[in-house]
Amino acid sequence: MKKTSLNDIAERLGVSKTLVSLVLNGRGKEHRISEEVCRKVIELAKELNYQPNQIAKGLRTGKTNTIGLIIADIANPFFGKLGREIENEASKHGYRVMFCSSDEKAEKSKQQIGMLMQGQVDGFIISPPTGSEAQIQELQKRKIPYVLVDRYFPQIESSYIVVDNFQASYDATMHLAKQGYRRIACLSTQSNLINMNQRLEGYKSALADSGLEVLEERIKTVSFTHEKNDILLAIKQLLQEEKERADAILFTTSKIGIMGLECIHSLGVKIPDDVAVVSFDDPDAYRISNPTITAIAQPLTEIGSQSVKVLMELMSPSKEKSKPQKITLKTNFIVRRSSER
Amino acid sequence: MKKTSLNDIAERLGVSKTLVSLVLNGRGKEHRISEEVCRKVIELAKELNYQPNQIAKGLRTGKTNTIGLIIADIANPFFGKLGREIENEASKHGYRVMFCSSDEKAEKSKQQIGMLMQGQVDGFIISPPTGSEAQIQELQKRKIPYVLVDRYFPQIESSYIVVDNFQASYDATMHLAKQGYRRIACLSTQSNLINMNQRLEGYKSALADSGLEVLEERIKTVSFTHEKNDILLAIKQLLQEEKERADAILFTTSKIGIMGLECIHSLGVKIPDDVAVVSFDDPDAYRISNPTITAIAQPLTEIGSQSVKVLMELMSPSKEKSKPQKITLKTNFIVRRSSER
DNA sequence: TATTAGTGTTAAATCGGTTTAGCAAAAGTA
DNA sequence: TACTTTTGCTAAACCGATTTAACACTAATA
Repeated sequence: MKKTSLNDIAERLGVSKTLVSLVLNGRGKEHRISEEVCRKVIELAKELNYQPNQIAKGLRTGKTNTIGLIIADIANPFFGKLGREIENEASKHGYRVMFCSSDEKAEKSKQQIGMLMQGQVDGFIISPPTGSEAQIQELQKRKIPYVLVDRYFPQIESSYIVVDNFQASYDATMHLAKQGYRRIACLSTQSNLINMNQRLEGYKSALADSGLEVLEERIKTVSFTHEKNDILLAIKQLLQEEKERADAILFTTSKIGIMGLECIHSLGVKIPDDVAVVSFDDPDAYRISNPTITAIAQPLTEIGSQSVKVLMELMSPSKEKSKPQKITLKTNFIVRRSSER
Repeated sequence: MKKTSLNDIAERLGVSKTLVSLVLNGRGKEHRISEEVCRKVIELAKELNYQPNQIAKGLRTGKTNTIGLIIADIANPFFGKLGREIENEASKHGYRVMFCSSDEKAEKSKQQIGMLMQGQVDGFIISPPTGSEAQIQELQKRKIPYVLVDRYFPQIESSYIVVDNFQASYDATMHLAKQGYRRIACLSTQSNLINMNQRLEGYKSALADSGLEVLEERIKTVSFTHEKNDILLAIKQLLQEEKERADAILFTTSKIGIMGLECIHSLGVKIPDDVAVVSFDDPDAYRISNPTITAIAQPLTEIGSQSVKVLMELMSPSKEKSKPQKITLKTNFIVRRSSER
């Protein structure tokens, strides 16, 4: 039992496939196809359960109704939730989503973008890893629609949807300072991505504005692979130096935060008595942790829906020349027990 | 700057596109194309950065090198991690993954499968929701390759990869009984899916084998939408009846578990002193929870890789008649603090 | 010398749609 | 009656690859 094609319907009715195509695309009236023929075509199509072959359609029209999503890791709840929001919004526009996890590796994302560029997607939503500038510029050059999320490259004119990382980090650090913490540390990733830099800057700025010293030894970074040992080492260094012990830690991602919390627990250090904790992102884990963890929640629904909307505009043939849309959203600071004095 | 096509290369070299196609597919030797011409073609292809249009290729060959993944929710870490493993394994075979979140709704998965069946994917990996039997049978009838994961329908002959839910649940309940818990409750989903049924059966069986009574009022179910209020209510009922208070709870999914733990905390009930907890699945949250949560971890890497491997076999034209592969994997029981007396 | 075998290459069909350009018949107009 | 317009429909090109069938030409064999 083969799939029915346009031709099958055309032959069965003794009409041309042009006619069938027009009718089924609702362009029957416009092309003055008689009511009766229209009816017959539609009936038979329904009867044979005709489903147009999207590949054939795509080849002719150059549209696939698919968007490519390049993120660090779909298994990371932050990206998982973002992916879900993107899927939802895309679906509203009749689009499907193909996802690729780049593991923050530029070579991987390059290969993935290259693969999907071979006529498989109409546009991209990308969370670009360090060192992927050239790939983004290539998309730009080839006029392939794309939107960046979570981070962007200031030197490349792109549409992007991000959050105000500086402000979020500043506010979180200020919160800690106001709670009376004086030796506030920051645990972040070794990365020159703008979002991470801004988080670090916000932290430093808040310390300065609170009259607290910015000490390099209180700023630890771990690689993007997040080796647990690195994190354990960093936390030990922060917490076990007798006199200058950190009394609060700001984690700049939930992945670091979760591993960091594990380490803190394993060292037998008490939160918030021995050390307060605040973290970017708000995974489920932070709500069932004991104590609950103060979090900087990102508006994932809005990031997702906005990124799809902006991409849809870029892909619509009408406004080709519209300027890149640069959208910065606010985060939601949720105070919980981990930062209470 | 348009993309270069086979024809461009052919014209530039004054040869036929047949030749170019053969050479670039490595079938030059086989077709006795001269060394020199081969070299030229390959060189020019590289120079022009030729990337074959996968849509055109797909139309002709009927292969898309894409698999469709239908799961409940990519934002749920269980499915997120599974999705990631599937992506990894698929990539090894040169396949891409399109994902759809069905929210456990049969209509949604039907629409999604229908959509992807229109020539967009070569096969499916599906975690079928309640009531989706007809869709699966339709795939069967149309001879579209598919593999089920996490659950299956006993009455439909399919390949599937699942875990031994009965045993896992039995062992977990036995563990609680051996720790001395006597009033072990179970919080599950309202669902007739086989995996959930088996989890319930394992629980009951272990109670019986431990000489404990199976009380219907100790088995609570909540809808798949996981209304927080439902869970709170169920937990209250389990924990607040004075004399017959449950002293342990088995959660049958991590989603219920996480929400359940939130409720338990909010009620001020202490784990494991007031109530012990064991849960299916092992999200990050369980490791940073305080106390850490005893978990039934599923072998996601293996489920993912196996499902792709089985699907690859089904899609390979060679062995058409091979029997459905029914694979049941073992879970990994991880004892943590939440079930320690 | 005629036939066969081997070599290197290509024209054309094909996949299943969409789109362009246009045709024949009927109806309307001068 | 002759010309134009409208109506209703279709042939063929096209998208960009793969694949089939075959065509020249040379070399080898009978």
